Amino acid sequence: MDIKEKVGQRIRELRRQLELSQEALANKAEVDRTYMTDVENGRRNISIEILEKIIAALEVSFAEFFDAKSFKK
Amino acid sequence: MDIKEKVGQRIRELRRQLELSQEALANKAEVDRTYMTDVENGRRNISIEILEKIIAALEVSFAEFFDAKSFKK
DNA sequence: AAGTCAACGGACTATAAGTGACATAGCAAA
DNA sequence: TTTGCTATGTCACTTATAGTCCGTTGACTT
Repeated sequence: MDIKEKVGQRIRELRRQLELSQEALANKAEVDRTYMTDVENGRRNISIEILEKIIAALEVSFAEFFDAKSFKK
Repeated sequence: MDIKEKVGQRIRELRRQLELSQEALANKAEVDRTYMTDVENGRRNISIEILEKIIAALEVSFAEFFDAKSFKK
């Protein structure tokens, strides 16, 4: 699984924990709904600034976001 | 400090631990030498795939890269 | 002097960001 | 059944910018 897919899955995981729809999270992060779909499905090579907005909307830190099994060696 | 600067500083910190020049790290990560300068100085909104290459060249995982004080809440 | 390293600039190409239109599926009334 | 609402997915496209490649400069070292 490539990094885009790993990031997408982690976003989906955390979004579901918050019980938000893609659209609700997209609005919170100030990105387009269809863009959020693409990101979750690993189709976007997201930049660090956009990722920052999404991570903030997920209410975690970068450290917490990447503190998941798939991001460890 | 914005996220681009934090990433740049973390890259610089880890690069120095490996005692690599910017150019040596750039070559190892297969990115442009001038791009590496910009990234370290917080002037580039880096994509996740390029960041992945740099992190790999730094011989750490994503989790380790972001396990630093500046990336925690 | 000659080499190494980091920073910076301009011009260029590749690709990410952002959006609109439409499709699909589930689910709940009427 | 059909109507309507919610949620998600996909395609095609333009605009903005990520990333490369050429070069120069200044500080420091041998």
